[in-house]
Amino acid sequence: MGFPPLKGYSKIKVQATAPLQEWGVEMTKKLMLIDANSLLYRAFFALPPLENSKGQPTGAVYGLINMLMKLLDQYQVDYAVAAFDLPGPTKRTEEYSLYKANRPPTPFELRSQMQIARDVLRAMGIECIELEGYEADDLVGTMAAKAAREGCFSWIVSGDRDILQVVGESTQVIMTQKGISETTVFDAAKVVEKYSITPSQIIDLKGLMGDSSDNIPGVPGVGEKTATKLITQYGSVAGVYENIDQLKGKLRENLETYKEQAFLSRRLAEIDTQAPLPLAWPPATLKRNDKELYRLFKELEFNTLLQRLSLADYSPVEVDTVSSPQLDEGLFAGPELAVMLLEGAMAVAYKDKPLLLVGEGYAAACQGLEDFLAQQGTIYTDDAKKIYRFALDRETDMQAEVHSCQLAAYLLKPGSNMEIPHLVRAWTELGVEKGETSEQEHLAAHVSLLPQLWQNLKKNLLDNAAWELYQDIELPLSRVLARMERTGIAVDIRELESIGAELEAKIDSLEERIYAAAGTEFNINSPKQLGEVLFDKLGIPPVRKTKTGYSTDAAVLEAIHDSHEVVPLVLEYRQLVKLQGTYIHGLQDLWDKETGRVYTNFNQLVTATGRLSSTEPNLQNIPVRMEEGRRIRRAFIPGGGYQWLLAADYSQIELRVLAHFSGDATLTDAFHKGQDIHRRTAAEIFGLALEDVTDSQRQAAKAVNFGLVYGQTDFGLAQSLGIARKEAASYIDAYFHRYPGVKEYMDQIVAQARKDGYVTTLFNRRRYLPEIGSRNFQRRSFAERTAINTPIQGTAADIIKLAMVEVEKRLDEAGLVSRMLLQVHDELVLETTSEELKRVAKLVVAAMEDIVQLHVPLRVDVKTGPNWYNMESMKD
DNA sequence: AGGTTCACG
DNA sequence: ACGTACGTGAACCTC
Repeated sequence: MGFPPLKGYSKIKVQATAPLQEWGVEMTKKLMLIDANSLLYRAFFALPPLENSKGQPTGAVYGLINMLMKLLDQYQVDYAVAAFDLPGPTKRTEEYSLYKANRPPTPFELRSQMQIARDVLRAMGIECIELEGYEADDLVGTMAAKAAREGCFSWIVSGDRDILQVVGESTQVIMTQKGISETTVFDAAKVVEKYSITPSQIIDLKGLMGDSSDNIPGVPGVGEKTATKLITQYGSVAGVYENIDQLKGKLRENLETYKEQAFLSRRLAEIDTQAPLPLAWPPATLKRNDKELYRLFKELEFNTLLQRLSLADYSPVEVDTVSSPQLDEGLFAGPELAVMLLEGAMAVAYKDKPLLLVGEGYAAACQGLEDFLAQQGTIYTDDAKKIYRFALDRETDMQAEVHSCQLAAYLLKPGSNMEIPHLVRAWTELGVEKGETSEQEHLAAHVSLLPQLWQNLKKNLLDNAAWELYQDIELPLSRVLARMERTGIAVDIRELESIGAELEAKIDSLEERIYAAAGTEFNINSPKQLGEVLFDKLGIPPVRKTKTGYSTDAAVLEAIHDSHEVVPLVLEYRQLVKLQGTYIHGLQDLWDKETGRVYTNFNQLVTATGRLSSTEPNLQNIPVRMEEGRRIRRAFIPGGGYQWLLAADYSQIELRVLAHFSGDATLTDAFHKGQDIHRRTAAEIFGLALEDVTDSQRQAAKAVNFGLVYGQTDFGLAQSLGIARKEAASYIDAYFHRYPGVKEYMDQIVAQARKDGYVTTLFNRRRYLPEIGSRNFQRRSFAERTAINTPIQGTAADIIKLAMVEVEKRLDEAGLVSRMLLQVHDELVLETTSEELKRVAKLVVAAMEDIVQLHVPLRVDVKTGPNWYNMESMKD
C-alpha cells in the first residue's frame, strides 16, 4: 500500500536509497517512525516564516508534511506513526531537574503549529502518539523495538542525532541534514563510519561529553574527541571506570571527581525502549482521509500540496481545439470576451467553455478579435500588453477596454508566480486539473475562468487602495510598452562589427600573454581553472572562498593585483570577453536585418519593487561606466527618418524621494537650493563650508548618499570606499546626526513594515516582507534593508512610469512623430527629428518634472546626439 | 539547473 | 555574535 505516487515527483531531488534487499533485510512489513517534535523544530528554523492569509504560521507544518510526503512515497511503508513530546515533567527532569533547563521556550509561532501538525498527520493516516513523562524519542525507540520483535522493519525519521543509538538489524534512521529536505540514512555501519563508535555506544559517548543543547553535563574537560577515544578504547562508561588506573593527569582527576555525573549523564542520554506504548500493535495502515486532508490543506493554503496530492476539487476541463476557419458566429459577438494570446494560437471562452484556436482557426480568430477590439466592449485577458501589441500590429483603433489579470496580480503581490494556473488557484476557489494535457491546452483550459479571476483581483486592488496605480499608471503603461517594444531601436551593425573585431584582436593577444605569464594554457573563463592557476600553481594567497572553490571576482583580483603579472591581464581579459560575449555577439544575434533594429521585451511583471526589466536583449545594462565598454553605445542610433537620439534622465530621483518621504529639513533645503547634493552632504558631515569640501570628501559623501537608500551598514560603506570600518561608521553617524529626519524615517518605515508585514510606495504599490519578524538575524536584517529601499526605489519607478504615460500622451496630442524607445530606470531614450528636437526636449522635460509634486522639485537633464555615445547636454 | 561573474540603475 | 548596500539579466562553466 503506502502513498499513491505523487505527480511531478520526479522533479524533486531526493537522495537515492538502496532498496531493502540491498541492505540485506528481508522483512514483510515496514514501518516509519516520525520524531515529530524534532522535525518540526528543524523545519521551523530552516524555512522562511510562512503563514496563511489569516496570519496563522504554517511554515513548520509545511516543511514537515512536504518532507514526509516525499519519504512516504519513496519508502512505501505499511505503517507510519508520529510521536510528540508533551509539556511537563519527564523521568529525566525527575532525576535531574536541570535537564533541558537551558532551552529557550518554544516560540509561539511554532507552538501554535503543534496541534495542526497532529491533525494533518492523522488525516494522512499517520497515527500520533504521546505519553506523559516520556519524550518523543522514547516512544519512537520503544516502537522500533516492538516492531523488531514483531518482524517489522522500521525507519526512524528525526533531526536529533541521539536517536542513532537505536540503530540496529531492523532499525535505521533517516536523519535530516542541514535544513530538512536533505537526508542521510544511517545503518550501523554508517554510524561507525561517521562517529567511529557503534550505535549503542552513542549513549556512553554522551555520558562522557554531555550535551549542551539538552543541558546534560557529562564530564568537564571531556569533549567529543576525548570521549570518542575513551569509548573506542574501553567500550563504555563502565569500561572507562574499570580501567581508570590506565589514565592519568587532569583527565583521570576529572573522571574520578565527576563519576556520578558521568553515570547520570549516561542515563539521561539513554532512550527508553520499554515505555508503555499508548498504541496497539500493529498500528493502523496508512489510510488517508482525503476529505479532511483537503479541508486542512485548503485552510493552511498549501496549494502546491493540494495539487500534488490530486486533492484539488478541480474537475478536468475539456478544451475544444478548433482548426477550421469556420468559426461559430457568436464567438466574438458578445460585449465581453475572455481571451489569451498564445504562441501561434488563441484561447477564447465560448459559453463558458474554453476553445483553443489553431491553424486556420487561429487566423480566423485573429480577424474576429480584431473586429472585437475595434468596438466598445470588455476583454478579460492574462496580459494586456499582448492585446495592445496585437492591436498595434494590425493597426486597429482599439475601443475595447482591457482587464489584465497578471498586471493586477503583480500589483497585489509582486514576486509571486504570475502564471495563470497559479493565479487562478491563488485568487479563486477554482482550478483545472492538469491531467495528460499539453501545457498549451492546460493554459487554454483556464480562459473561461479569467472573468472570475479578474473580479477577485479587482476587489483586492480596491481594498489595497491600489486601483489608481493599476488604472492610471500600469495599464496605460502596458500600452506604451507595447509600442516601444514594437518600435525597437536601430543598431549600426557595421559599428558593432568593427568594435567586435577590435575586441577580438585584444582578447587574442591577452590570451596569449596570460598563458605565457601563467606558464600554462587553461580556460581563463572558468573560475575554477583560473582559481587553480592563481592560487595553487602560482601560490598567490587566496582572498575569499565561494561555495564551490576560490573566488576570483574583480574585487579579489584587484586585491591581488600586484602579486603576479598575470592578474592585471586577467582583469582586462575578463572585461573584454564580457563586452564581446554579452554585447557584441548578443546584439548581433538579435539584430533584425530587415529593419536594422533590435527589439527588446520590457517586462512589467517581474521585479519586486515595481521597476521594469528588459530582456532579449537587455537594453537596460548597456555599458556606460568604463570607456572601453561605453563605446558600444556608438552602435545605437536613430532609425530611418530620425536624426537624433534624445536621453532625458531624472537627477538624483531616489534621494529626492527620500527627501520627500522623510521631510528632512537639510536634505529638502539642499534640493530647493539646487545644490550639488554630494558636496552639501560632505559639508554637513565634515562640518565645512561648501567651498571648502575636498574632492575626496565629496567622494566619501557620495558613497554615503549612495548607500543610504539601501540601508547601508558601516561594513558596506567601508568596503566601497576602501576605508576602515570605524571610519565608515563615523561617517554614517555624522550623517544621521546632521540629517535626523532621514534617521527617523528609516526607523519608522522598518517599524511599519514590522507592524503591517509590507511596505508601500507613494502610489500604493505594495511589497510583502514576511521575514521582517524573523528570529534569524541575517534574514531579518535583509528584510529591514528592503523595507528602507523598496519605498524609495519603487516610488522612483512609479514616477517614471507615470511620466512615460504622460510623455506618450503629450507627443500624441502634439502630433509629433518622435517616439520613446527605451526606459533605463531613471532615464528615457527617444528618437526624434531635427525639426522636432527642441520642442520634444522641452516637452519631455516638462512632462517628467511636473508629473508629480513632491516636497522637493524633480529635475531632469536632457542630452542629445547622433548616437547613444556622443551625447551633449541641451541647455535650451 | 545552479553557481559565478559582471553589465546597468 | 551573527554577515554585511537595493534591484535586475546574460554569458559561461560545471554537474
